[in-house]
Amino acid sequence: MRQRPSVTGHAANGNSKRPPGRPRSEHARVAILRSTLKMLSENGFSDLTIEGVADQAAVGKATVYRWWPNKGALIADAFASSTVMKLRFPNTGSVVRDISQQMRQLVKVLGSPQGRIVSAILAAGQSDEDSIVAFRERFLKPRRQEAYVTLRRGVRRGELRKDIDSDLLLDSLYGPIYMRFLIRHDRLTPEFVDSLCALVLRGARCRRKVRPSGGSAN
Amino acid sequence: MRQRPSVTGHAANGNSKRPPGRPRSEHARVAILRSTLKMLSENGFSDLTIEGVADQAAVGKATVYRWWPNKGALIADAFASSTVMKLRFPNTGSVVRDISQQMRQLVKVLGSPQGRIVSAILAAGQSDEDSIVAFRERFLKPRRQEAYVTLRRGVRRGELRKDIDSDLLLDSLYGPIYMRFLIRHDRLTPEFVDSLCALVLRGARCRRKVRPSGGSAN
Amino acid sequence: MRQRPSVTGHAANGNSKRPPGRPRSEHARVAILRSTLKMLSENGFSDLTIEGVADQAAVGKATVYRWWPNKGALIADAFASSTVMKLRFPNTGSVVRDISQQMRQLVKVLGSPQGRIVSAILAAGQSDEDSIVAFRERFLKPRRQEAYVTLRRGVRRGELRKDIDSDLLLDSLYGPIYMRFLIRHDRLTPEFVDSLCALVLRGARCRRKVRPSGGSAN
Amino acid sequence: MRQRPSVTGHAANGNSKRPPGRPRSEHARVAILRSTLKMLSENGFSDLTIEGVADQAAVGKATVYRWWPNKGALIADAFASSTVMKLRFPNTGSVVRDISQQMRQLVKVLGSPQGRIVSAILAAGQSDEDSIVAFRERFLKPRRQEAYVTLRRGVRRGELRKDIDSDLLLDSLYGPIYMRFLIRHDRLTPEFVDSLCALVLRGARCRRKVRPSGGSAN
DNA sequence: CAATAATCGAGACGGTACGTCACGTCTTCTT
DNA sequence: AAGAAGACGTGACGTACCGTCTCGATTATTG
Repeated sequence: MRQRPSVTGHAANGNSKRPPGRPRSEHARVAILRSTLKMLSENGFSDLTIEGVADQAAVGKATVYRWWPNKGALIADAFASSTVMKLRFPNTGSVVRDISQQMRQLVKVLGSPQGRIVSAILAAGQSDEDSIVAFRERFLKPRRQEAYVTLRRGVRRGELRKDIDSDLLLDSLYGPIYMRFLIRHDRLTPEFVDSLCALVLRGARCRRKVRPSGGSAN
Repeated sequence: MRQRPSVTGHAANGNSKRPPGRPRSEHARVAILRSTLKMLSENGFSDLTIEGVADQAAVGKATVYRWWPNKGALIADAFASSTVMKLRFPNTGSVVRDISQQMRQLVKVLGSPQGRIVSAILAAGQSDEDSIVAFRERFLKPRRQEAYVTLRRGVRRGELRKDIDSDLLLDSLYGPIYMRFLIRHDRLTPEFVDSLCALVLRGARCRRKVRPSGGSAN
Repeated sequence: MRQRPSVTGHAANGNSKRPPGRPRSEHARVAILRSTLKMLSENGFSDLTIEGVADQAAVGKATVYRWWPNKGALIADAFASSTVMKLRFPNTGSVVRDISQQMRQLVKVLGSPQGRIVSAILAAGQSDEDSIVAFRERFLKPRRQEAYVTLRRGVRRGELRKDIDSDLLLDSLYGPIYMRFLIRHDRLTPEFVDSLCALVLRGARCRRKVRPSGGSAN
Repeated sequence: MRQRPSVTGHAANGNSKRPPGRPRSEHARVAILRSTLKMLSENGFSDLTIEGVADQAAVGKATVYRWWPNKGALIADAFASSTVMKLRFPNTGSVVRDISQQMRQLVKVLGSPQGRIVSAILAAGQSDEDSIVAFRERFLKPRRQEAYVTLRRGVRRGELRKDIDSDLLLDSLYGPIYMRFLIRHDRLTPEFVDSLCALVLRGARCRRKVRPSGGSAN
């Protein structure tokens, strides 16, 4: 059984000895991932075919199968390699504003062609474990780590209660966005983001001595 | 061009005259929808084949295609015909309790084999409009209507603010559930439901004189 | 089991009592046979479908199946009802001329759209007994009977040998025509007919005193 | 656009360079043609299905379609590859005997299971050009070439007239055989062959000084 | 005139084969 | 050893007809 390829493709192990034979073509790897993303954003998950990816990447079909065991793994890696989503949390001095600004970025991305990719990987994830794992590990978790920091900042500043459950709070903030994104029963506007932030964070802030500087903006 | 079949199959038009030719087989219709649901709950969306459905329903493949133009429409109708999800809102005297009880039912269903069907139709909906429309119209909207009533009850009783945005509030309540259900980054427990309810509804309740009887449960 | 329909459709039996129930629609019968012939001459045997015939005849599919047990029987009856082929033998005083004139008519018919029908029924006859029987009984035999008479006339007049084998002679005359018609390796011209006649009948005429008046034509 | 496969499969072009990719499976090619012939001889043309051929050959259906665009082309190639029909002309010193011996072989073959194949390809040829072309090129023409030689021998020996039209003569000889074979209105016996030969060749031999050595045999 | 009976059109039914497409594997030659 | 090319067996796709069936409507004879 072959090892799953790392995203970078770099040999990270201490053994610097390169294996014999022709080395793996970096060009092919990149072309495959790029055409996967392209096709995902154009036609969604159900129309993505390995054959199409290989053709578009001008690559042998077997080269794809050699490195990715199935469609889910390919999508997962393609998504992971997608550097487009750099949704950072600012530090404005107000948790509400920090978070709502990042959420506005997120909904903008979800509304762009990139959103098709997110929708595709989540759809794929319903029948393919690799896909959903990739989404969680590559996309969700890193942002969560940043979010934790932001929340802690808020707690430290007295904007949020000390006993807050971060995961619950973050799911309450982002769940509605994903729900509207996937079910499409209502619009995903910046105003929605602000109202959502205000509603949820009101339930999380300290009872007394509350002093949110930019509270009126939300 | 043929009409898409209504879910009920009843001729809703005023013209009670039956069209010429052999009438549609109710038996076949039901068998197809039932085997669709069965296969969806067993193997998920990606393993569902029209051929398999037809075989299992002991029906000609053409009979499926005669009435459903594609897999999405079939899944949509099958899901719509699935009466399993009753999920009623009780009237306990407390909005928090009414809603949290219904949400507990929902997470229980999502965790059961029925959940596979929901997950499948949402996955399908990412590339097939029919599927997601069916989910919204057949499943989401009816429950929303009930939820509106429940919320209004809470407003009338002074448990919720008057100026509350119902859709925002309901998305804030149910979004986190769908998020955990689809992304599976965390467990969907009754305790989560309760905490979620408490957090979100705290942001929606009246500032003063608040004295919900079941408040301690959250 | 139902009776095969007679070609005419008339109740030829002595019992003049009409059976109860709605009588068979003569209009439908004719329309079916006509559209069968039309489709045969347009698209050949392999593209003939009962469904197509029924549609073109504006007739229910079951009406076709009620009266003809299979495609072969339908083609056979359609061919039999085709009154187009009245290839008569003249009586010019010369066997050679009598026969060659009839053969010229035949090749003309075979080259016309009617020829497609002949080709179709012969093709069908290779896998369907009914078709080939119909061709023999309805088409070949009646003409053979006339040909026998013509040949006998020639024998009586001393143009042909007394011990001639009529069937052998007629097959020798017509076989080459059917061969060229079906295999299409060479052209079916009137000149070919004349040369063929001359060649074969030279082998069949009396040794001496032979003096066919139209011999120079060959 | 893909090239129609040559019967031999050899690359006849000067470019000896093999094309890239996995080479065509000779095993599959042979198995397909063999099972085509088998099914043709067993069930005739109308019962031949590509699916059946592929199954019997233990081959993917797509492999059949990859190389043969339709049923006609498949039958044509299968027939062409059928080496069974050698049917050589002997050189006995007498044209009549040479030809009648070959014709006896032919009628024997037509009466055997192999005959079903001939009948099938001629039937197919009535609606499919490929089939009839294959029959002419692969079967008829090669034998005609030999027949020409045999006839010329007869002319040289003075058994046949110098001005004989070879094609006319050969059609006159073989046409009746094909006619009886396809229409089945009379038996195809060796005696028939002899009489036929005698009748037709009598019309083709020289007037005077005729003294065919083996004439008594006919 | 009503009842009976067989036909008609229409068209849905369970099937089978069609010809296409993508799957994931393989076999070749080239790099 | 990896690459591209592309054929392979497999199996689902969606379509077209098969021959059968159920309808309501029609058209005759019989009571």
